[in-house]
Amino acid sequence: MNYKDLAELIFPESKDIEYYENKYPKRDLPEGAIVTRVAPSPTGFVHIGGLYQGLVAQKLAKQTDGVFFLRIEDTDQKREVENGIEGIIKSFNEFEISIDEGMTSKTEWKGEYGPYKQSMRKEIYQAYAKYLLEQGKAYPCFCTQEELDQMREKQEVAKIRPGYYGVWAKCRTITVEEAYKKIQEGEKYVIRFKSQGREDKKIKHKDAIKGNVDFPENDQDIVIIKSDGLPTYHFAHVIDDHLMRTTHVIRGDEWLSSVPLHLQLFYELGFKAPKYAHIAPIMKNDNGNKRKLSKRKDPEAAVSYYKEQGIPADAVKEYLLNIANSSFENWRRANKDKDIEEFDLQLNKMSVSGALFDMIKLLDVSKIVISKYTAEKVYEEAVKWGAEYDQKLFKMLQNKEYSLKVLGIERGNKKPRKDIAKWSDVKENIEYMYDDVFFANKQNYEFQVINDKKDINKILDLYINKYYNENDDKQMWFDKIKDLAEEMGYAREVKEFKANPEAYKAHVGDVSTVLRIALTGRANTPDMYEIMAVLGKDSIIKRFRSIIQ
RNA sequence: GGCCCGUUGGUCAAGCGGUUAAGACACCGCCCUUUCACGGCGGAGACAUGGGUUCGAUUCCCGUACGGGUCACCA
Repeated sequence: MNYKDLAELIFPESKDIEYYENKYPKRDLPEGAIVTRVAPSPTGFVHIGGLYQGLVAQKLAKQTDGVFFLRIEDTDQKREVENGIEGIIKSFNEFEISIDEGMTSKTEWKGEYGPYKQSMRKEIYQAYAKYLLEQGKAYPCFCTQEELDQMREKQEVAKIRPGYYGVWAKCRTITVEEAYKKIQEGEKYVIRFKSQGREDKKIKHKDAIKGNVDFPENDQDIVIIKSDGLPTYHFAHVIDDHLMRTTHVIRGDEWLSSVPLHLQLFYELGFKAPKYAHIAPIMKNDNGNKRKLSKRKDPEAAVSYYKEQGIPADAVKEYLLNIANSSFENWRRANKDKDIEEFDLQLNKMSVSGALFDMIKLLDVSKIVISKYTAEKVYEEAVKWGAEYDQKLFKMLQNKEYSLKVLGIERGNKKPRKDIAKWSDVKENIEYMYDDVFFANKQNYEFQVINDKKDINKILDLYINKYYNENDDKQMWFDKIKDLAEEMGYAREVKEFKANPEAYKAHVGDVSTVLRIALTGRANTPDMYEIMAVLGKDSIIKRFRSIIQ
C-alpha cells in the first residue's frame, strides 16, 4: 500500500490535474499586461478597504490592457450571508469598477476561467490535493479540535512556538496503512500539507509595495482541505490564482506574513508564483491609537455608507486614488477635466503603512467633483438620492425646469461654487428657493446692521414698488440698489462709507443684506441677482410683502 | 511573547548624503467682494529617540520607544 492508494481512497472521483491545466491555459495577452483580481468573501458587508483594493487592481489591469476579475471566496460557509454575493456585485457596479471576468450573479459568471466562486470549484481543489497526496506532500490528519487545543496549551506553557509542525505534527508519521484504515472506519480528517520548510532558514520576498521583506520559511503543516471537503484560503488562493493565471495578487497586507507559505505551496505544486502587492489598510484614529476601519464601530467602513450619505462614487474613488498615489493630487490639478482612467497608477508609489481615513478631505474632494457637474447631473443625482433617502427633497425637486435653474446658479463658470459635498446637503442648500417650502418654514429674519423695523419696511417697499425691474441687467440692477440706499440715507458705495462713517447710517452692502435676508431668510447666499432672476418678480414681491407690516 | 513592517506639521504626503524640508486638506490673517462660497496672497506648524558611519545625516547601520500586522479546519 502506498500514497497513491491512499489518495485514491480519499478522492476516488478526482480528475487528473492535466485536465485542469489544459482547460485553463495560459492567457494570450500583450506583453506587460497584468491580470489582477479582487476576491472578497460574501459576508454581507462590503468594506471600503475591499473597494480600495479592487480599484487599485482594476486600474492596474486596465492600464496594461490586462484582465481584472472578481472571485468570490466562500469557502467558509459559516460566514456566508444571504445576498452577500449580490451585494458585492452591486457595490462594484455602483462604483463603476467594472470587471472583465467573474461572478455576475450568485450562480452565473462571465469569462473562460470560471467558475469564479470557490464553493463551485471543490472538485478542482480536491484534484490538486490528491496530486499532492499521491506524492506524499500532503497527508490526512485525524487530530480533533480538543487535541489541537491541548497541544497549543502545552506549547504555550512551555513557551514554544505554537502550531502544527515538526514533532508536534502528530499525524505526519501515521503510516499509510493506518491512515487508510482510519478513513475506512469513517474517522473525520482534514488534509494537511507536509511542509519541507525550516524555521531557521530565511526566504527573500520582493513585494511590489512593501519592497524587500525577509521571512523565516514556513514549517507549519497547514490544513489545505477542511473536513467539509472545502479548501482553506491558502490552498484555494494558490490553486485559483494559478489556474486563473493571475499575474499580480493585490490584497490587504494582513496576508503579508503568509507569503512564505504561499510561495512554498506554489513551488511544491510546480506552479509559477505571481507577484504580490500588499496594500496597507485604511485606518482610523481611535483615542490616539490607529486601527483598521472596523465593520462594527465605524459606519464609514461600509461602502453602503457613502451611498446613504449621498457622496458620489466618483468622489470616493478620487479620494481613494489620493491615498493610493499621492501624486494623483498633482495630476488632478494639472488635468482638471480628465477621467481618472487616464491617471497612471503606480504600485511602487503606494504607501507602505496605513493612512488614516480623513472624512474632511473626502468631503473636500467631493465638493470639487460636484462643482464640476452640470446642473442636469446634479439634478439627476439629487433626485435619485432623494427618492431613496429623503422624500422632502424628492418632492421639492419635482419641478425639473425650475430646479435646473436653481441648481444652475453660479454653476458652469470658471469658478463654480463648492458648496455641495454630498446629496444630503442639497435640500438645506436650496430649499429657500421654493416658495412652498419657504413659506411653510418659519423664517426667523435676523436683520443685522440695519434692524430698524421702519427702515426695513421702507427699503422693501421702495424696492418692489419703485426700483425693481426684472429686465434690468446686473449692472443696472445693482445701480438701483445703490439708488435706493442713497434715497434712504445710506452710502451708495462701501468705500465712501468706510472713508466717512459718520456721514451715513450704514452702506449699500447693509441695504443689500436686508434684501437678502428678506428674500431668503438667511444672511449668506449665492449671488442675489441670480437668485432674484430665478425666483421671479411674483415671488420676490410675495416674500417682501409678507414682511412689510 | 515570537516573527514581519512602519514612524516627516493635526491629517494625507514629497524627499532617496549637502534643500530656506515641496504640495494638498484643516486652521489663522489679508485681498477680491453687496453676504457666503470661489479665487489670490501670506502665516503658524514636522524629520519619534539614543548611539554610530561620514567632512556632512530626515536620508545609511545598530539599539530604544511607540504604532501596525500575523501566529485557526476565518478569510
